[in-house]
Amino acid sequence: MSSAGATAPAEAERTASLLGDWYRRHARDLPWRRPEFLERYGAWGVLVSEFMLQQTPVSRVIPHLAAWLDRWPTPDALATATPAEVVHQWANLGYPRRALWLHRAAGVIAAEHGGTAPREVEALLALPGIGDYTARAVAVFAYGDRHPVVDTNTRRVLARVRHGRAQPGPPSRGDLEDMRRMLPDDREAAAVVNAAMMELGATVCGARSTDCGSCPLADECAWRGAGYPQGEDRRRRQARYEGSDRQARGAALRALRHAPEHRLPADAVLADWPDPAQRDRAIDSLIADGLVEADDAELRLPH
DNA sequence: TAGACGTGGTA
DNA sequence: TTACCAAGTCT
Repeated sequence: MSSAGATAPAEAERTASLLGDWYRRHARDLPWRRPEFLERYGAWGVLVSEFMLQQTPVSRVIPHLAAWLDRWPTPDALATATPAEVVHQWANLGYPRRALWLHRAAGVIAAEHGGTAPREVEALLALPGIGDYTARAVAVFAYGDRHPVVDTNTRRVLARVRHGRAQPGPPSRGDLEDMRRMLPDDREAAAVVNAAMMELGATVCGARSTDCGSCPLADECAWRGAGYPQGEDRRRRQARYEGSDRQARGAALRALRHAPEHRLPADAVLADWPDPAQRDRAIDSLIADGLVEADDAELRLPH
């Protein structure tokens, strides 16, 4: 479908072969890549892993993913949980709105998709918390379909190999087209190319260090060929965390996760926070996001 | 489109 | 110690 009848150029087939050989030899043994994981949890397992991997390092996801799928092995199972249980189980993975989105996505899958994660990219995009990356990752890694999958690792490898730049520019639709041109015709080979580009960016062609001696694309890398020009770094800076509203939100939610019955007197949450206006702002925004409920003079995780 | 949104490891 | 970075998404 996404191939639109196009035949991949010989160049793409050759690069795919290099990437495939390298990937089969050097890919990390990650849980969601194991056949028994796919057999046991299917597309749901892939979907949950991709939610957790959004901006959270692999090493931190692995134990949480196992615990999560042990507790809720299917969308139907998760759909019966309360938001409080979900936010508590999410623990310290960060960006807890993802837990709520995953819970809501499970509800939609249970109600509208017969309890099975959808296969079509459009249907996946319609689920809460699923965007361009996650939708294609599920379609490709769970169902084996032929689509370009573009994450931050892939964008960095494309910037270097194809455009001769040290860092990618702002995300754009062009990224998807760049990656589409890398895909061989064969679906399984195309999935491997997607995975291999991500893996290269994660282990060889990093943001802070590179190991070009280990890279299967070194001979065709435009950045290497040009002598590693630094160019202009247009990456957006991450806002300071210390003293931020985010830090206040994190502290408030952590207190509620650890509290008995996940509830506390309202004036006990962030009681010693140095900036009272910031404290109010943080709690109000948590309520607006559905991560916290105000109940009389108490704050609690939502039921 | 730029900024908000957690948390902890690494240099 | 500070700053960067991590399989993004939403508004």
